[in-house]
This record gives sequence, structure tokens and C-alpha cells, in this order.
Amino acid sequence: MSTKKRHRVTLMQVAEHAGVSRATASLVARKSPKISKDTREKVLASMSELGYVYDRVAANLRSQTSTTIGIIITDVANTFYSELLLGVHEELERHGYTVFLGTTFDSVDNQERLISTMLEHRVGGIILCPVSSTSTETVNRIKTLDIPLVLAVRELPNLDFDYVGLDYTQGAQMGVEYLIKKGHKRIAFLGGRPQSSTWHQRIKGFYQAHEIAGLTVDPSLIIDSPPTREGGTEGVKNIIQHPNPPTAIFCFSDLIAFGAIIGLRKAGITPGEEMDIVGFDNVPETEISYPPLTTISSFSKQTGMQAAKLLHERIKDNQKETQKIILKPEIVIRD
Amino acid sequence: MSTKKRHRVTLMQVAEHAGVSRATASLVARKSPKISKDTREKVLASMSELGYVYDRVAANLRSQTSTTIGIIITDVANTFYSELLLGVHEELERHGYTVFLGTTFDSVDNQERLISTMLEHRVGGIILCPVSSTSTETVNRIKTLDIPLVLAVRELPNLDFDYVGLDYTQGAQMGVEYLIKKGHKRIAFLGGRPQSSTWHQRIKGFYQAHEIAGLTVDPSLIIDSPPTREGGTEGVKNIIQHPNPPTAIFCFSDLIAFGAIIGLRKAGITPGEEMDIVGFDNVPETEISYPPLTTISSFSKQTGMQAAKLLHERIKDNQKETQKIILKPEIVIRD
DNA sequence: CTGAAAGCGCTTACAG
DNA sequence: CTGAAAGCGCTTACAG
Repeated sequence: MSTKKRHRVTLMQVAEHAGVSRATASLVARKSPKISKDTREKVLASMSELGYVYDRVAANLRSQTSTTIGIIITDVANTFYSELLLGVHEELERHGYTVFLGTTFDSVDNQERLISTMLEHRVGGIILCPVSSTSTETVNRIKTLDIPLVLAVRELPNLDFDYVGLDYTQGAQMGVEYLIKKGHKRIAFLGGRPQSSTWHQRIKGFYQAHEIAGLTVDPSLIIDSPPTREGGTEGVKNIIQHPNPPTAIFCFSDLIAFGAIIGLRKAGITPGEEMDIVGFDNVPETEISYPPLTTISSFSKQTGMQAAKLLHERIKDNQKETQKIILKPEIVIRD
Repeated sequence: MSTKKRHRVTLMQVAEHAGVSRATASLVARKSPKISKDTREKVLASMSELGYVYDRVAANLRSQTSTTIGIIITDVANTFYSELLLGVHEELERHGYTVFLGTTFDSVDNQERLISTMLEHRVGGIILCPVSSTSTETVNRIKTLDIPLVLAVRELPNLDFDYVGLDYTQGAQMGVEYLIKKGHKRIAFLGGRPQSSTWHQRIKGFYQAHEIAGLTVDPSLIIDSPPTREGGTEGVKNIIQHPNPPTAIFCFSDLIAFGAIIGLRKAGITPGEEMDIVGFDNVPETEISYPPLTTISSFSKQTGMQAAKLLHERIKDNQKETQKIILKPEIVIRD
């Protein structure tokens, strides 16, 4: 290995080696059909002999295009988001995009920084799972630059962007109705932040299910907590110590539900028998949990795939009408 | 919004607007201390007024640098890898890199394609969790281009690259020794592919633990399967139907263990009571599984962090000696 | 298909 | 700090 930094082989060198013009070499690199078979093979042979690597960055700069997109999620270690990422990734790689990944951990500052670096890297589009308190300026900054943007999971009110999400209200209603049908009359709502739109959508479904069944909600059974497993374990303590405890818990997310299960066991209460639990999201872990967790599927992988499709369409035509795709939740019963 | 594609604001326009030279504007953009406070503020004001976005791609092209790195893993939906990704991501973002993500799903073709597109996008370095049958040419292609490369999780024999992994042999030995100490004499080894180096390292530890204890391994208790949860569920059938079944199972990974637990329950066998199980990896799900899974921690997040550190060091100095970091496994007992 | 020129948006190097 | 020139590696547009 030389101590000096090797220089990349350029198209000019390939052209010289193959005895053609640089324009011809460029056309071969871009797989143009205008080039005769003989010439193409000669050039390709030179490329592989010299170890040529196409410089897509230079090409994109000159032609004012982009072959990258950015995906900004909350947390890769949360399987809801890693499934979503999987969906985005599979779909976009099929169309030849390379994916920049960013994770916000629900921090506005991180989100701002990630958006900036992605724009500076000239991404062709962004899929954003916005943090709770995302400002209008943040997303308009992207719009002003004419960079296609698709929102996922969390909708931003009154903004005209493509969006993919789920009917979280209906999902929560389905989950609570299921518990009511099983005979529960006192049901807790555990976890999540009342500031977030996702929380509001779910609590609305929680109230609706009660109303339809002619039950009243006891507000002291609505316990908020950080949207993490630890949050579930902590939050469930308030339920255990409640003077008039519920017989079932509807959880903001599966993560919360897993935490609640741990918390209940610690307190000597058998989850599923002494306390019924329903989760939300249908993350892969629900299959291995014990007792098996009944939950509402929020189709995270499909959400990612749909967001990728919308982004791809918008990159092809940035003038088309925006679309909002609202997936239907399904209840997954595992008793 | 105009129907015409907006043009990016350039440094030239910023310079004109601020009444300075382009060179000065460039220095401000790069936060040079050579510029007086007055001038800097004037230029920054113009930038924000015009909505200037620094074009890092153009800058990198001119200065022959890169602010991106590529991370290639097997599967984002596998929490072992998403934890590793988390470690890489956190560490590299601190150093200002933007991360290209690629997932191979253990396919050689995918890996080749991902490496190619990353090289074409001029990444400053690559962290690779190689697929099982990675060829020497594949990695040497990267080396020839002088692109820093760090391998993680799976080592490639006889190749001089930085590497971060775990002592998988010792880990397996620890797990099996634990089972032997609990009194088990017939222990199965479930899951994984005998072609893979990771399998070989673990089976070696499996044999070593038996040898030290003066036990002999029954080869019919070594059951291979795809390294997935489904693989565990399928594979465990062979154990259940064994004419002389074991009393404990050491699993290739936690994923396999979760699958085995499901398979045992289906067959009416209570995991943890009628059949002891130890996993490998300590993925986050082990905390929510029931019965709680005793496992060997393979420190995936730390692996990612260390790999990121090695890559960062190598980007700074590509001539330094290669380093192999072998993390020590720990047993996590959850009975 | 070739060849020469210009340009994408930036940095570099240098004389002033 | 300025100004003019050259160049990173490619594509574009055009005359031949």
C-alpha cells in the first residue's frame, strides 16, 4: 500500500485506456443504448482493468440530480421504527436510492441538525417521522428548497404534505371495545405523553369506546408516562396502588405493555389472569411475550413501504396533489 | 410554489448580497477564525436571509474529502443488529459523519451491490458485518481504493483489517458450563449454520465445556437451522422427538431461543421447568420474555461503538497498525 | 460516435 | 480580507 493517497481512476483515464472519447466513456458508464456493443465492451474492459469506480457524487452535482434519500426516525432500537425502516429501505433500494439514516430520539435539536446535514448532502427527498413539537418552520424549510418530503406516523396539523399513518383513534377504540366485551368495566389507559398528537388520538378512541358502551371513564385511571418500557413499569405502580383499581389496562404501546407486565409481576400480580392487558403496535416481540399479548397492529412496515412509495412518486412529480394514506388498524387477539 | 425547479442559492449569491468576495463567504461557511466578527455576521445574515444551504457534496468533491460513512449490517429488524447500528450511529454522529445504511439479509449479491453504491457515493469509510461467504476480492476492492474498512461481528480469516467482535467461543463455553453446573448431562446445541464462522466458534466452546467437565457430546443433539426465530421453532422439533432427549438446550442465539420456547410450548413442554434453555446475545427482548431467558451478552451496542471508533481513527490515519478488538462475553442469569 | 467547451458549487493557492 | 484563475469528476449541448 502506498503511503500516498491513491487517486481515483477517472473517466478520462478510462477513455484514454480504451481509446475512446470521454463522452463515449461517460455514455457507457450510464448504460446508454446509443453505444455499439463492441465499443461498450472495450470500455467496460478498461474500467474493470483499471478498477474504475463511478463517481455518482460528481455526476449528481453536474446533472443536478440526487440518488440519495434521508429517513429520519425516532429510535432504531425501537422495533416499531426498525420495522418501519425496513419497509422504507426495501422499497427505496428497489428504485436505486441509497439511504441516509437519522435518529432523533424525539429531540427537536437532533431533528434540526439531521435535516440540515441531509439537505447539505443534497438528498433527493426526506421521509420524516417528526418529533412531537415539530415547528412549521422546520418542515417549510424543506419545502422552500423544493425537496420532496413525506411525513410518517405523526401528522402535523394544517400542513399540506404527503402523509402515511394509521387511524390510531379507531385502533384504540377497537382495543378498548375488546376489553369491554370481555366484561371489563374499569379500564386504565397507561402511558404516553398528553402533549403528543399520538396520545390524543388514542385517548379519543378510549373515550369513544366507553361512550358507545354506556360506560364512564374514570380520569384517575389515565396514567401518563414516558413512552418507554421503563415508563410502563413505573406507570403501572400508580395502577397497582389505586384505591379502586381497574381490572384491565389499555396501553399506549406494546413497549408500555411489556413494561407493565414486568411491573405487575414484581408486585405479585399475574398479568393476563388478575389483570387484562392490551397493547398497541404489534411489534415482533409480542409473539414471544408471555402471556401472549393481545394488541392492535399499527403496520409499521407497511407504513414505511407506503411512505417510500409516496416519496418516490413525489420525486418523479413534485407538483402532484398531496396524498394522505391512513391505514386501518387490526386487532391481534392472543389469549 | 413555482412550477420551475428552484435553484439552490449559491455562495456566489451570498457573497454578492453581503458585498464580500466568494472566498470570504466560503471561509465564513467553513467557520474560519480568520474572518472578522463584523464580516462574519454580515455574511451569516445574508445566508439566512437568502435561505442558503451549504453544498457539502460540492465541497467534498473539490477538497477530496468525505463526510459520510457506510454501515452494512445483516438485518435492521434483528435487534442484535439494530443495537449495533445504534452504537455506530451515536458514535459517528458525534464526529459529524452522516450515515449510509445498507442491509444484506446475508446475501452476497446484496452485499456487493451495497458496497458498490457506497463507493460510488464516495463514503469516507465503511463498517461491514460481512455475510457468511464473503470473498477476499470483495474486501480487497475496498482496500485497493484506500477506503478505510472496519469489520464487525464476523471475522474474515487471514485478512488484515480492523475488527471488532466478541470471544464467541468463550461465550458458548460459559453458557454450557452454567448448564453443566446446574446438573445437566445431556445438552443440545440448537440453531445456526455449520458453514458460518460464528457457528464454528460457538460449537467449539460447546465442546470445550463438555471436555472440561469430562462429559462427551452426543452429536445427534447438535441441530442446525436457519438463524431465525422460525428456525428455532422448527429445529426444536428434532429435540422433542429425539429418542433420548436432552434436559437442556444451548441456543445459537436469543432469536433461536425464542423460537425454541414457542416450539416447546406448542408441544406441551414448559420451558425453564421441563427443559432448561440458555440463549446468546442478550438482545433487549430477553428482558420481556417469559420465562426470563438466561443468556450470554454479546454486547452488540458496544461492538458498534468500538467499530465506529476504530473507523474514525483509521480515517484520520490509514497507515496505522490494524487493531482487533475482542470483547469478553458475560453471562446474564435470569432464573 | 468524437472533440472541444462550458458548467454543477464549491475549495485551493496566490498575488495583492 | 479581495479577486481572478484553476480544478474536483462528471454531464450537457453541439458541431462534425
